[in-house]
Amino acid sequence: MSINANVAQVVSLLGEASRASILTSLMDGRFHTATELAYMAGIKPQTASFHLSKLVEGNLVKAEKQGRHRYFQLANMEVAALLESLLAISPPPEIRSLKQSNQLKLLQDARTCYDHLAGKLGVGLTESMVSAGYLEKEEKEFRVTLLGNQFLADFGVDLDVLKKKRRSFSHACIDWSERHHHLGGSLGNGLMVRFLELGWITQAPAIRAVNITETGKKGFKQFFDYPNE
Amino acid sequence: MSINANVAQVVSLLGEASRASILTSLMDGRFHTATELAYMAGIKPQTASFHLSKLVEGNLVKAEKQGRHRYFQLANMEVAALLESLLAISPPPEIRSLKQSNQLKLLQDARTCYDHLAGKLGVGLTESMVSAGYLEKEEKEFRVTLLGNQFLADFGVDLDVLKKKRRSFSHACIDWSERHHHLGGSLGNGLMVRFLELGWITQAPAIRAVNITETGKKGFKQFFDYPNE
DNA sequence: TCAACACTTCGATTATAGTTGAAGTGTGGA
DNA sequence: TCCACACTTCAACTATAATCGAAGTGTTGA
Repeated sequence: MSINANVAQVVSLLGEASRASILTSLMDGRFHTATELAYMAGIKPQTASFHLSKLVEGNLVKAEKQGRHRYFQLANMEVAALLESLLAISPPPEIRSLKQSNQLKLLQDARTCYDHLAGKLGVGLTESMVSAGYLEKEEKEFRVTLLGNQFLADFGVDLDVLKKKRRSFSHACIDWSERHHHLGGSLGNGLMVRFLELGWITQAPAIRAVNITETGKKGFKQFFDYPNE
Repeated sequence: MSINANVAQVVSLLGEASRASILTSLMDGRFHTATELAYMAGIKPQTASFHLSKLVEGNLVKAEKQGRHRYFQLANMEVAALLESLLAISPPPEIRSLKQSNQLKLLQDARTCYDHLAGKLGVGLTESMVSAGYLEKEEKEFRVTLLGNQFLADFGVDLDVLKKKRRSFSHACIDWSERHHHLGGSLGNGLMVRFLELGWITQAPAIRAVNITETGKKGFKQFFDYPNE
C-alpha cells in the first residue's frame, strides 16, 4: 500500500531532531546559511548540508545561491503553518537549564511566526485591535472594519498594496505558547514591517525572539493599549 | 533547544512506513486488532505490537482490551484530521501493480474518512447538497439551511441529537484524492450511519473503501442527484 | 484440564541513517 | 596568484531502530 509510503516519506523529514531544529530555526522567515543553521542545531556544517539537501529535495526548504554563500529559507507558508500547528500539538518542552528557561521566556514574550508577530506581543496586539473595534474575528481570519481601515491608514500601513499580494490577507494563526490566535497573512506581515520601520521592535540575531525598544513600549501603549492591565 | 525535540518525537512516530500503514488502516474509524493491522501492513504480529505500543505511548492510538483481543483505534479526531491533511500534502502514489491500481480506484470512488464519507462519493454528495440549497459553504464548515433542515429530517437524520454531541457539527474536511472539501463532523457521520442503515452502502472488510449497493445507486440519484452529469 | 489462539516480551540479527574527518570545488578579497 | 572561507562530496564509523523467531502470559471454548 504505497499510499502510506508517500506520507511516511514527507513526514520522516520532520521527525528527526537535527532537521526539526533546522526547520524551527528557519521559522523566523529569514534566510540563513548552512553554517549558521549547523551552529544553531549543534551539528557540524557537513551534517547540516546533508540534511538541507534532503529538505530541499523534499520541497520543505528552498535555497538561493549568492556568491560563496547559500541562503536557505522555508519553501512556502504552508510549511511554516504545518510547523506551527505541530508545535501547538506537541507537549510543552521540559526545562533543563537556566539559559533554556530564559530563551523560552523570550520566545513566549515576543517572537516572529514566519513573517509576522506571535507570542504575548502578537496575541496581545491582536486582541487589543479587536477590542478597539479595528478587527473582527471570523471563523479562520480577521476582518478589518471601517474604523480599522482608517486606523491602519493613519498608522502608515497601506492596505491596498497588501491586498494585492497573492497570499491570504489576514488569517488567524494559532499560537503554540499562548494557545490563542494572532494576526497572520500579509496584514500581519505589513504591521510587523511597519513596527521595524518605526524602530519599535528589533529582531534578535540568532533566535526568532523579538526585542521591544523603549520607543516601542510607548508606542504600543499609546496606539494599541498594550499591555492593557 | 528541546522545543524541537518535542516536535520531532511526535512526528517521528508518523514518519515510518509500517506505522504510517497502521495509522492509515485505522483511518476507517473502526477498531482493529493487532493481527489484522499486521496483515494489512505486511509485517508480523510481533512487529505490529511493538509499533502499536509506541503509538499508544505517544497518544496517537488508543487501545481497548476485550477478552483475548485488544482493539486499537485512533486516539481522537485531531489525529485523523492531521493524517488526512498530510495525505493532502503528500504527492500522489506511484502505481506499481494492477491490484494497487484497482484498490486506489476503489478508494478514490468512495471511502470513509475516519467516520464519514469521502472520495468521489463524499465530495459529490456534498456538492449536490450545496447545489440543492441544503447546505451553504462557509470558511471552514457547512451551514445547514432551513430547506436542508427539512430535507434531513425527512431523510431520517436527527439534527438535534447530532448537535448535542461534543464535537464539530459540520466541518469541511479536505479530500486528498479529489482535492475538494467534503462534509465531516457529526452531521457527516450521521448521514453515513443513515446510508448504512438504509443499505445504500456497505463497508469493505479490510480496506476503507465503501461499496455502493444497487439500492444505494437508485437512492443517491433520486434523493441527492448523484452522479449528476 | 487441555489445546488453540491473541497478544506481548525478549534477544539476536540486520538494515538504515546520522555523524564526522578528510578531501574537493568554487568564490571573494588581498 | 594565493589564501581564507562556505559549502559539498566521499567514505568510514557508529548508533539507532525495525524485524522476526522463540518463548511466555493470559483467555476462550471444548
